Amino acid sequence: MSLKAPRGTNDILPPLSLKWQYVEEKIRELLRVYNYEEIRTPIFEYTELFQRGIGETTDIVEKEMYTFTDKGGRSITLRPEGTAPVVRSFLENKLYGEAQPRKFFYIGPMFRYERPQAGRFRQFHQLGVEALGSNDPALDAEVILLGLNILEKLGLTDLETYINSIGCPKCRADYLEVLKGYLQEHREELCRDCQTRLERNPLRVLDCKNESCSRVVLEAPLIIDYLCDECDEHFNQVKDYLDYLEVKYQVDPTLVRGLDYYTNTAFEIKYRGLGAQDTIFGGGRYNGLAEEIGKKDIPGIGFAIGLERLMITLEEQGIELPVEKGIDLYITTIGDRAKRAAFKYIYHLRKAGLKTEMDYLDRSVRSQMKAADRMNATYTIILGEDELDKGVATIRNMKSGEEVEIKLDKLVEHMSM
RNA sequence: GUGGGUGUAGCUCAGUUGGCUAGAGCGCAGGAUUGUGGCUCCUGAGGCCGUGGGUUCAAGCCCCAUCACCCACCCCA
Repeated sequence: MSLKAPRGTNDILPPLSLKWQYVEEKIRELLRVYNYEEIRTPIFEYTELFQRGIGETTDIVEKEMYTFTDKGGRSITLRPEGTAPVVRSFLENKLYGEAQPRKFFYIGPMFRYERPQAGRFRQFHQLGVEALGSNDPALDAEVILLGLNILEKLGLTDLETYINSIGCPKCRADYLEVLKGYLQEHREELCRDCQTRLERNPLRVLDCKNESCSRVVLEAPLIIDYLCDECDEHFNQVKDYLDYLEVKYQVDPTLVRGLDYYTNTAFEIKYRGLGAQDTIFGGGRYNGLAEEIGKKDIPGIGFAIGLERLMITLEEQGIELPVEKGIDLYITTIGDRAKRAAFKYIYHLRKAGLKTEMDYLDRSVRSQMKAADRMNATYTIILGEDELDKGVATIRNMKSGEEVEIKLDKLVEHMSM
């Protein structure tokens, strides 16, 4: 028995789990206002969905998926991302038959077989939003705003927003020709990885961090100069909406996404303090995805926030999350009769919404008081034979030390005040 | 998949050139007038020194392998 969680996975224990809850609550509040509704899709899907959706030549599909054959001989994959499943569900349930666009969000674990490092795990959690059924640039802007709003609401600062457009399949094809030509001319200056990328996926050369490659990229033709009229107009409108609301962003012509389904708008929000994995959230438009997996032309846009990275950033920036600690009342008991009585009292107190505890280890009064102190009880009450006989007990305010006599049959009332 | 760093009590760490029953602080449990927390004091529990091999009279210390964690590459959230 190894007693170890698998590599790259984490237990989220209290009090951290309470912080997660708080963050998720805050995010849900905002999603409600933006009118994004929760969708829950399976944790695993048929492997084919991701192969076709994300793209056969992407790193995710080539080497990062948790894929296995189930007992029925089907190839199953633990979801490495949330967009393809949402689009699959949208198509399967024919939600295009309802009023458009539909706006969804999901929160849950994703799985990628990667080497763990700062801000990167094999099981990690994403909050994602997907707006399906409209190609309106206003939605692109809305989604970016929503993401920024979430981070802002949690109190984060010093974030950098980058956007770009990677065009549609038509103009991208033209651009790729030009880019390939250019890179071909500078082939010797590229790193070995990039020389192979040149053939398979030249766009990736653009965000190579190799020094020599970066120099080549500086002079490289840019996709935004090769966008077709339609894509150019789309991108301009997105920027216009963002400018209109005075959102600060930078156009980064080298921003490309690693998943095949992206078209037009692509964006990332980064926090420099995160280390090498500094993207808190990223996303973009994926107008070709529904066609790819379901032969339906349905546009979509969305993003995903890495919740672990979000939590790390909150920690980095010293943001205190107001998580509840402590309990309302601890009942100290002496003897079996008192224990039984206390058991009944906490039942009624809890029904009245009061966070209440008692001793389960038959400890001394002293130890019970210590326990009450350690669990940050606001009040304690001591229950012994005397109190039960008289029906009166002393309730102690643990902060002030002040004690008040109350009737036991009025305990719930007293505590509810 | 590649490279660098790390692995000793629940936590943070100490552990001399390999040599007696492996230590500290914090935390945890109990107690310090018999029914009252925080401060103080006392006592106690808890370690196959990541795991498996090897070298040696002797290994927490040396060698090899392996696993995990951290960091970077790659890629991404």
